[in-house]
Amino acid sequence: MELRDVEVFLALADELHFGRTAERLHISQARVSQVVKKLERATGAALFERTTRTVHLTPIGRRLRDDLSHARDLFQDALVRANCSAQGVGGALRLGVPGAMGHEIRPLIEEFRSRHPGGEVQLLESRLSDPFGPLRADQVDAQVLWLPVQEPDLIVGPVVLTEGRVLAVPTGSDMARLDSVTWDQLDGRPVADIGSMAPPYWGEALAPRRTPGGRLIKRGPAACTIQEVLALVADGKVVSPLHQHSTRYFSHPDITYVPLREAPSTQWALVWSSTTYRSGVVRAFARVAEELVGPSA
Amino acid sequence: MELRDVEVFLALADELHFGRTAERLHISQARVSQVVKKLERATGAALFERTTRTVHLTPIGRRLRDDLSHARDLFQDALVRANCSAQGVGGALRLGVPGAMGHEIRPLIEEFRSRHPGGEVQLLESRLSDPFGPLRADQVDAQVLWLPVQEPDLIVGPVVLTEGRVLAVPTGSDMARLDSVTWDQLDGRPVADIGSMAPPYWGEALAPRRTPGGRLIKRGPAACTIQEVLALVADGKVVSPLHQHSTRYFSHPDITYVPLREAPSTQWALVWSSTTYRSGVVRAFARVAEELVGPSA
DNA sequence: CATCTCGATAAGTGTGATTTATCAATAACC
DNA sequence: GGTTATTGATAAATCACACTTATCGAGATG
Repeated sequence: MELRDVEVFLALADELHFGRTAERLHISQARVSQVVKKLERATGAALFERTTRTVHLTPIGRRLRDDLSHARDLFQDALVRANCSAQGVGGALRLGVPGAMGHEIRPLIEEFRSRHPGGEVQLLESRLSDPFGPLRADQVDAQVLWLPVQEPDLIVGPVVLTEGRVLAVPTGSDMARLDSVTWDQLDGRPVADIGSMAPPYWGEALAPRRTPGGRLIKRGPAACTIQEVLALVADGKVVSPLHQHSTRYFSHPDITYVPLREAPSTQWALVWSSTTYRSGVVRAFARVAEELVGPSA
Repeated sequence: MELRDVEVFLALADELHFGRTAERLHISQARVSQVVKKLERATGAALFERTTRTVHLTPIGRRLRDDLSHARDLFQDALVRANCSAQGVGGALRLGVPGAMGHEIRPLIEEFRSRHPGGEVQLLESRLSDPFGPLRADQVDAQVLWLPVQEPDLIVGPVVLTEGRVLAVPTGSDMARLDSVTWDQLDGRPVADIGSMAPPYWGEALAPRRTPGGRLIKRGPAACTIQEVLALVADGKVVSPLHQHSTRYFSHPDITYVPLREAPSTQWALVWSSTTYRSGVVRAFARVAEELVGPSA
């Protein structure tokens, strides 16, 4: 019996649905079925009662869930403690954050530090132009990114922040005087092009290719970081959709933020590589996030 | 990080020697090296300090060993508890024992039962003629056997009993009057042939092919169980080496037991299949044995 | 009765756990 | 000091088994 099997069991005990469990763990439904069967064979007891319509835990299953989740936590904590004790470069959790996100998730980092004495978090600013690169190059252990993220090699963990959207416009422009804007009001003005290292869907979650009405949204010059975006906006070269929190950290005489209607609020999630060697710390950090932000994954 | 890796780490933390650890776990030394490296990479800390001559734990490694062994125990206990709760056929640990061994290891079984409430042990008498068969046919979960056992598909666990040897002879014979015997004193008398399902080395641990002096020890008629052996002895057809404990359980007017000099004492060990689905309970039982009998593996 | 959802199962596949073979470093021995 | 034995590390080869795809049958729903 391996830990991977236990994770499947615990997830199923939580979801009580084979299909959703499979989705959550990024495995096939068949696998979930197989693992449960294996566990039931190993324990010699039925752990779930299942009909084609319902799944629920047996008393033995419930007990096993409690026992195993406890053991699993201890297990992870042990690895994290070792990790936190590690001195030097290897010690800290390297967390990639875009722009000012590091400040926003401070409570989370504080909580992590207090739960795991000695646990350090090293913040590394990431570029909008290459959101997945640092993860894949193992330059960071985890990365805060807006959703959706659909990459086979990346694991999307808990949401750490949900917030509204704004449009950054030059203070002098007509739009700066509006109470709120819609995509259609861009009216041909270009938005900053955040580059192309990531697949298109990701950038389009920030600025769609077309307005809800179907009109094309023009791309302007490229910008790799928020600072570069802001420089372009201040210069009057582009307007740019940004996130609520940016208004709190980047105030600039030549830039005005106008709330963006229509745009759904953005979910920022913790993302890591499925092949990371540091999954111990990463998962511990994720666990803190889940509990702090609530199970709004 | 999987449990298999943790087992390797814990074994190495115990042995402090890569080669012996590999031997103990029946894996290659290379694998031990790789797993340790992986763990050190995952935790970001050195866990062992090693020169070509010595291996010892770092402070972080020591802490990790304590934490992990605790977590691992909880983990196994969780599985065992579930197993013990399982009703019916699937519940009990099926333990194969030769002849009267079941009585001898009673303290062990009692201790197991008291540690794992609900934990049942079902004793199944095994035949001398086919010591490994029940394990391989999954008719028992574990089997008590004398050493050596060298089968690639079987795992040799802790020793549960060490005892002296005797020779069962017909009460009427000359030998019955001796205080002790040596192999050479057999003087051509045949010993019972315990059959051939197991490789020769195993039967020869009971009765070697030749005396220390080099004389051939003759095989008589076959006997599959201790009862059959005793019947042959009582009949005067053969003499037969047996173990000390047999004298306590099988008294027969026509049989006399004479201590056997020269023969090294026999170690009885717990053995199980490496592919068993029930390794949870089996290992829990083994753990109890280790602690009760002492680390005399 | 047709359709849909769900979990179980059989068969095939790919990855990563594990082995074999070899190396470099050190201790031990003469 | 040279030689041998023992140790852990590493690269390359392999093989088992974790996992997938495809399909089924049971039951619910309309």
